[in-house]
Amino acid sequence: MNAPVLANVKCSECPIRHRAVCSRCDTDELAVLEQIKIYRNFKAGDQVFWRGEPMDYVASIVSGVATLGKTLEDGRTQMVGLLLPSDFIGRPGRSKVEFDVTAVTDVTLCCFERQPFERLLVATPRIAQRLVEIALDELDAARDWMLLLGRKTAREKIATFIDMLVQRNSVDHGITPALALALPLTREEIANYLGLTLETVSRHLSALKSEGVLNFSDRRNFVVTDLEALRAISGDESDDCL
Amino acid sequence: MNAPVLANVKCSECPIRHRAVCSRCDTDELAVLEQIKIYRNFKAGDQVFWRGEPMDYVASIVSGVATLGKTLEDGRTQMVGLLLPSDFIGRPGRSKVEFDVTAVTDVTLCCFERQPFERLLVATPRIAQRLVEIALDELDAARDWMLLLGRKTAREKIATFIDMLVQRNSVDHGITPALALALPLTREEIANYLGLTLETVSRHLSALKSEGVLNFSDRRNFVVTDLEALRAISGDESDDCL
DNA sequence: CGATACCTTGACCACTTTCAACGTCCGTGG
DNA sequence: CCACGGACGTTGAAAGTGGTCAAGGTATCG
Repeated sequence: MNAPVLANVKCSECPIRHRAVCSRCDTDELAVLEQIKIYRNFKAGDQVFWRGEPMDYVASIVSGVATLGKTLEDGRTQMVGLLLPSDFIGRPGRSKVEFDVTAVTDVTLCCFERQPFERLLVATPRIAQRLVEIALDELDAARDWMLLLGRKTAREKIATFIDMLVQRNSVDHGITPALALALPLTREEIANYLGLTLETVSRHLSALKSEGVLNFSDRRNFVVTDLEALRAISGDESDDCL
Repeated sequence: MNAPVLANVKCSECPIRHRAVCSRCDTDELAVLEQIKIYRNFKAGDQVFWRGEPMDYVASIVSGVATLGKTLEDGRTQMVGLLLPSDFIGRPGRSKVEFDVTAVTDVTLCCFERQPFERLLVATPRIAQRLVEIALDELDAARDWMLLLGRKTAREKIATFIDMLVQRNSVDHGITPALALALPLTREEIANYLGLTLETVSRHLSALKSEGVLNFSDRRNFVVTDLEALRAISGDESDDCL
């Protein structure tokens, strides 16, 4: 919470201007947000929120990657969300977080104090509407993940995970799927996301590598060498076409 | 979709009046809803929506139990939600469902056509606000379930499941936890909810019974005989007190 | 260059699944 | 009213997947 407060970028030049909670706002509405926003920076590994802690501000991720995690008494943890730029943290009407929010890489947040933000929600339907959309998107994602956690094998989980990274990368980089991925998560973090152990993750990644489905030397940088095979392995409906 | 259309109950006498999406409405707003709502009935086992199908209405559950389910190509299925009276089906701005909705018992729905309902949302902030709350509650529930699916053992899953039923029963019946539960799900449906097989569910229920934690003779009616033990087994934070 | 954190691989073990048989409940029809 | 059939549930034995424990390897940062 003692994260350094950076000079704000102007909303009109903000990299997430057209995707975040403010995406539907007109110039006037943006001016209001501009006045109450504060940038905060976190370093890789910093805790952004602690579970059960009062949450006095809400935020959008401007850059970096953060995770939502839940932990059992004995230390078993499960990641319940992966936050990427333009994702939103916090919910109106709730003062407490139900999970830990952790910065995986260095992270910049665009923060609004909770109460002024809630007042703004009432006055600015466009923000409220966008927030509903965001919540419903998260809900869909959570449910897909439930299917993965409950019913997929380790191999399928890992293939699905990589495929998901490819897909979201495509959104950023245009139509052609960018098959080179920079993956900021450790094996253990991947395991916590997939409901596996780090050893199992390592084993199956090695297997996929030796099968020629993907490649990596460095531990951060992956290249998908056979996207079709990857998708076949992931176990999702093959032709869920439109 | 060809469910019989029943005579509507008046909103003012509706059993879910104070919990559903309409709970914040005043008399005037209720009158508007009253005009566009239609009751539909489904029999146990009926499919309410099919995955991928256009969803031309949204609805609240008036009575009965329904499930949200996702299925992999090879037939593995995972339940991603359990819908009880006052729960809401559908989302504004989405025309397609991403999962199957199935009636587990006989179900009565209070339906609104999607487009008029969406117009109403814009005009009636109280409904929109309540809908955001509902979506965020579902999101929290989904994330708790992700922890369960990803990290809990079969035994813990089942204890958590029973405990959840006790808790939601208490909400209906007052402060004293009602320890007798009518459970309308088969072993297989429980298994699909918990990411297990029906045999594993059966085995662990038997184990809990022989340990004196719960009791059942009939397959529908459970009695929790040792709530404290049940909670200890469920693996959640023991004292997550305020 | 060394320390530390991260990753890989192997051997073994435990839990859940799978396969199978049998039992019980309940509705239907003889 | 009882007999049958089908759906649902229980229990056992065997198999398999992923977890655990352990050792050694590799990147990365001071």
